This record gives sequence, C-alpha cells and structure tokens, in this order.
Amino acid sequence: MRAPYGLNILDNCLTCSVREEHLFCNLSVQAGQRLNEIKSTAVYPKGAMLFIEGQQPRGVFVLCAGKAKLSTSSREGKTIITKLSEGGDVLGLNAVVSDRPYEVTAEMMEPGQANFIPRESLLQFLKDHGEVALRVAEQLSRNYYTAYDEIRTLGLATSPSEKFAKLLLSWSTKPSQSDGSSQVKLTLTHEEIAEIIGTTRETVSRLFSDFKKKQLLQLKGSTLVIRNRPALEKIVLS
Amino acid sequence: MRAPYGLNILDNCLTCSVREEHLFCNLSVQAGQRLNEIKSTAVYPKGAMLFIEGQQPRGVFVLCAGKAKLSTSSREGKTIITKLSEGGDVLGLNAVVSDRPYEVTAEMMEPGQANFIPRESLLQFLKDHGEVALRVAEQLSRNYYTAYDEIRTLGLATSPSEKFAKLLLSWSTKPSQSDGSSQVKLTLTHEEIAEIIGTTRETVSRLFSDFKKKQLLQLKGSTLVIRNRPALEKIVLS
DNA sequence: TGAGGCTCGTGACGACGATCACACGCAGAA
DNA sequence: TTCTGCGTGTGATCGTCGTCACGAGCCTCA
Repeated sequence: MRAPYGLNILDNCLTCSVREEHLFCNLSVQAGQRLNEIKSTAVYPKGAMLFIEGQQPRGVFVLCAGKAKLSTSSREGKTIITKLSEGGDVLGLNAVVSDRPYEVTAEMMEPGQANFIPRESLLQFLKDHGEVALRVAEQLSRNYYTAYDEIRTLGLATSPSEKFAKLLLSWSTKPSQSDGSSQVKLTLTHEEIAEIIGTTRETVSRLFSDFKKKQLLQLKGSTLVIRNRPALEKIVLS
Repeated sequence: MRAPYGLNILDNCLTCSVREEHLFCNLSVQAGQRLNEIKSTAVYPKGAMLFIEGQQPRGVFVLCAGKAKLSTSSREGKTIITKLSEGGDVLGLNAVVSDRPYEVTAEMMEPGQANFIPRESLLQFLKDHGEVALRVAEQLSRNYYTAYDEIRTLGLATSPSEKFAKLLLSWSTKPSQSDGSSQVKLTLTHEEIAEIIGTTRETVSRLFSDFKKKQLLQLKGSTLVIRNRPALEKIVLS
C-alpha cells in the first residue's frame, strides 16, 4: 500500500534510531507504552502547517520524517526563519508546557510524518513520569540557548555576508574531503536563506556570486561544496 | 552605620514586597528557612560584574536593590544589552540549571545588593522542594519567551526608528496624564540605548532629535515625557 | 581653580544594501 | 508543443545609517 504524498508510513517513529539523544528516547517500558497510547500519527504534505504563531497550544509534534521550518512574521509580512527541524525534534514544547500561544509557525518543507501528543495528555504524562519531566526541562533549556544564539547572530553580526558565512559554517560539518572541503545538500531556496539571515533574496543571490568568485564555495547541481572553511571563519569574526 | 557605596543594607531581601510574583516568594516556612541558610548577601558598587559571559556557572544572584544590565559581546567588542534587571529578578538561573556557561554578562548599573546562592546548594534545594522546581521551570519558560521577543525585535524590525519606538513604548506604561502622555525616568545613556536597539550612539542622538521635532516625546531634565503614543505605535507597525 | 573624562549634539561623507525592474532557464500543466 | 509559474542572476538607483570629526556642557577630583 502506498501512503499519501508518496511517503512510506513509518510504523512507529517514536522508536529511536541509533543516536538516542532525543527527548522521548530510552524511556522506561511503562512510560514508552503510555506514550504510545496517547500519541497519534499523521502524514503531512509539503507546505502543511503543523501550527501557527499565536494559536493556543493544542499539543506537541514529534517529527519523524521530513523537514519543517519554524518562522515568525511581522504584521507587514516580513518573515524570519528561526529554526530548521528534522526527524526527532519536538515542536511546540514551550508553548504547551507554559500554556502560552505558539511562538512560531511550523511548516513542513517536504512531505513528512509526525506524532501528535495532545496538551492535556502530555502534561498528565509528565506528572506521572518525573524522569521525563526532567528531560523536558533540559530540552527547554536547550531551546533557550538556541534562541540566545539567534539573538547573538541577529544582534551582533552586522553585514549579511557575515551571517551568510556563519550559516554556511553551521551547515558544513567537519571537512569530509581530503582537500579540506565539505559537501552539503542544498534544499533551500535563496528566498528561504534570506529569511534565515534576515536579508533579501537578491542579496543572497549576490552573496553566492561573491563567494563563488572568491573560491569560498562551489555549486555542483544542488550540492554545495565548501572549499575554504578558514576564510569563512575569518569573515564571521571580521 | 553606613554601608559601602552609600547604600543601606537591606536586612533580608528575599523577603518579598507587596507584589509577590517573584521566584522565591510565598515559599513554605521550611523552604524559606532553608533558602535563608544557603544564601549569602553582598553589596556591589556601580560597574560590578556579577558574572561574565562564558564563565562556568557559580550560582544564581537574586537582585535586591539596584539595577543590572545583561549583555553579550562579540569578539570585536560590539555589545548588545538584552535585558535590564531590577529588584526581585533572578540572574544566572539558566546557566545554573543547565550547567552551561553564563550566556550573558551581568553588570550593576548602580550600587546595589544581591543574594548569592551557590550552584550546588540551589540544585540540592530544588531537589528537596519540588514546588520550587516547578516555579523554576516556569521562570525558564518566561526567559525563553523574552528571548523570543528579542529575536522578533532584532530580526523583524528593520529601521532603528522602529526599534526605538518599540523601546519607548515598552517603557511607557498606560498613559498617566489626562492628556494621554506618560512619564518615565530616563536612566540610560544614549550609548546604552544604542546597545539595546543595536545601533550607534549618534543614531540614538538623532532619533531623540527627530522624535522631539515630531512632537512624539519631550525631555524635562531626566524625565522622558511620551506625548503621542498612537504615533509611536504606528511607527512600530510601519 | 583647572584638568580630565564622560555624555551629548551635529555636520560631512561614503558605503552598503533594499528596492525595482527585467531577462533567463527550467519545471510541470494544458 | 506551448504556456505559465517559480527560482534565479544582475544592473541601476536611492536612501539610510555607520563612521569620523569636532565642539559644548557637565561632573569629579586633585
């Protein structure tokens, strides 16, 4: 049977993969079972909104497959993307825990699958399972530090090129090639990159041109090759 | 007897004032006593650093008297002020709870007094008193939302005038005068305001001039009179 | 009393990036 | 195939804000 949106349905995506660092990994047997009872799974098409900034929190989403972007908008329509989420990430946790409106909009960037845990069930679950509550607190703290990083980027980096270089570095893990270059699959449009670093599409286009000319990066189809990490790091610290 | 820095020592500034909405207010008798045992009080001069960004967390500070500014700096010396703290605020909580380096620098803006609670003692205290741990989680969540507000301000507001107007509005409470104007005591230098809204001192100077010319505000000595709230709100939404 | 160190005001200049405009290539739909 | 929409590259222009510079007012302290 074929699932909607050309996606294979994962049987139980709360089951954790090799790296077991996610929020609901390594639970006790009882907790795991309970979690399975209160969660429900759904499949989403590209562009689906899991929740929208300002809504009262209905629950959390545990992303299983697909990527989602978290963004905030001003009334005039300017948008910034604050985070790109992947499998394993828990979305909407802050809003649910503190019972405030979702502070961001979560939109699927590609078809995907997510578990939904309703607010009430989750809160009850946390009360019953203190160990997990502690994990939640830690997760909240991580979210806070991520937010602070964002503040530093937005507030301290002045030029778009600085932020662009910073973004590129955050994508490139340790150099994978012998010549020190590293490769990333580029799935974002220039428009989206612009919304991440807080500039315009045209500027991002020009940044790509500049950086290519300066031998900092290279494009092979849709894979991005970062050729000169040290130079990028120098731009960040300029 | 006169205390250092021309400050009267407060006997026990964990004792809460009328509005009992602070973190360590309304505790049980036992919890209150225990807190008194593990805290120590100190008096700080203007310019004192309670802690510095990047340091390993030693403990939290509960501000009793005086104001403090929280800031982050880039390596090149650019600084942004992310929060102004007053009596009752708890500083360093995130770092202590998550055992990560302080994410900001806390500097006294005027002589003041603060209680210090060492990391280990606080964590033990939280383990022993679950009610308080819950309050801490709520506080962390509040911090997160504050950080997110900051992101929105820095990322979505484009012009300095927009951020400046936003800042003024955040200062002015509901209009206190019959003509709709409100008054605030201005204790910040233009330089500090610049560090809050992420611009330069000169620009802040010019913003004051502009806004005065446009009848938006007025300066009487060091009190700031906000004359036209609606106009300011319009600038924020421009 | 004077010197030094701040905070603040303001002019001149220049660069950088937002905006507008348009052309191109490529995808999928008709 | 042709049409349409989207993502992209790039030129021209223009406003804004950062930078540098200088002077005035004010407070502190020797």
